[in-house]
Amino acid sequence: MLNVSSNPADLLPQARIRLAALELFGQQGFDQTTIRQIATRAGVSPGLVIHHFGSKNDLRQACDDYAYRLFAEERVYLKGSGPMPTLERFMADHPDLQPVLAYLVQCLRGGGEGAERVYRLFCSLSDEMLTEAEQQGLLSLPEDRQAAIAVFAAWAAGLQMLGDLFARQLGGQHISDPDVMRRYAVVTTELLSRGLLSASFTDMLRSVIEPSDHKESNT
Amino acid sequence: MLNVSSNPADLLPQARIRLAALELFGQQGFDQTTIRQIATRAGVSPGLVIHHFGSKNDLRQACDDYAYRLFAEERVYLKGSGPMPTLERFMADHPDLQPVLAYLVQCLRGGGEGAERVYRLFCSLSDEMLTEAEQQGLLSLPEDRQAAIAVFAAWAAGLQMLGDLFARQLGGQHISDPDVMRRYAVVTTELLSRGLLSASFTDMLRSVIEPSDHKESNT
DNA sequence: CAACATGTTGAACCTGTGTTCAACCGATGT
DNA sequence: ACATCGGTTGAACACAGGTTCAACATGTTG
Repeated sequence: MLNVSSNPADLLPQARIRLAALELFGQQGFDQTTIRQIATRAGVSPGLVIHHFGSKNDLRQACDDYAYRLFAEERVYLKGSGPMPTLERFMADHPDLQPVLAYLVQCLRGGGEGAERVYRLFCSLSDEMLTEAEQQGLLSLPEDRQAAIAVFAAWAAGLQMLGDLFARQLGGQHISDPDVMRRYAVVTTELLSRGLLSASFTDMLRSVIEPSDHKESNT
Repeated sequence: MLNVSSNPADLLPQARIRLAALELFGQQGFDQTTIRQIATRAGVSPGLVIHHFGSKNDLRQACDDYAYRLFAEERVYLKGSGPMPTLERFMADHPDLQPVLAYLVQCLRGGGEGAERVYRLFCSLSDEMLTEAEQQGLLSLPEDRQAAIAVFAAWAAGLQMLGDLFARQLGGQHISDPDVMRRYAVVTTELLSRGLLSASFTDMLRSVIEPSDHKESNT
């Protein structure tokens, strides 16, 4: 079990800097965060930040690697964390990972290569979760598995990116608010069990989309 | 019908500046875009940008208002644009609005007040679309309508924010790629018609979520 | 104790960028 | 022809923030 947040004062300066950067990048984004802010938060001088990490961009890279590895390695905990192992439920069980998730979400926001990596991670996590659930007969995925997984990952990622906006729309403060989570769970369960579309409308859509020549290619 | 992109050279400098800013902000984000870039693109000097708009932030505000109004007023076109009037299909019919959508998506990425406004817009558009479809018997929303709409809006917004990442995961370049759109449409239709979860699993989830005391409050 | 390596500081430097401003241009009115 | 005035320019200014570097502290070795 990796240790994210024992008393920062006990950590070596280098680790304190990385932690401070991770938190600030996650809260404010990369551009809005200055090296001086990071240094202050880590109780250290600006020069030391550069001395240890080379540049602000290299520091970002270090945070990327750290957050990515940390989150990816915790994937084992995804299994067996409650009935429907959604990201939200997982986070409820691991509040200490919250800054890491916030950081990854900021990566998604930022776009570019960092975002791609994180989205891929979300896809692979969704894949594992859904595959296991399917093997247990809890659900059955559409024929185009890859697309289905990409959609699920996008839904999860999007919800995290919207973050508080979504919660506020439901009268809460944060996604983790019990009331928000409950309403979200209820609606999602309903949509994904009985469906949403009427039978006739479904037929009409199918004919329009021309689901003929199926071909799954690529990676 | 509002005119976004007739030949920019014909527009007044003030309009050219606003357009250039909208496009650049939409492509690169607010922070990465410099006033000089905007000025160059608009074929104008940096000073004039400030002279007309006061400051970079005020220029952003002007773009916000412009994009928001433009997109909100086009909502009439949402109705009657194909069978399932999703945002993707709407954009396919209105390619000239693409920079505006890109700008709004960047607002979402940026967070804060601008993002809230845009997400609210997405919610109200989803509301209109779903309500109309429901009245026509094409679908039936969950009991907690507000939550369902918030979820749909979040899905749509999230997909736009992920943007090319999602498309690339499906071997395409952009969401508007016909192949990507088709696979997305097929999977979504399947998920939202026959559902995903098994009956027994659904029952189990329902009992866990304790869907007892329903109470819709707020707004 | 001297010599040295390592970690650390904080003032100074430099670039990029938002903003200011005095001058310029061209049309219009007198 | 001259004055006026809004639109326009681009050089100059101010400042924020990433980065450099000479100095300092501390511990370690010969």
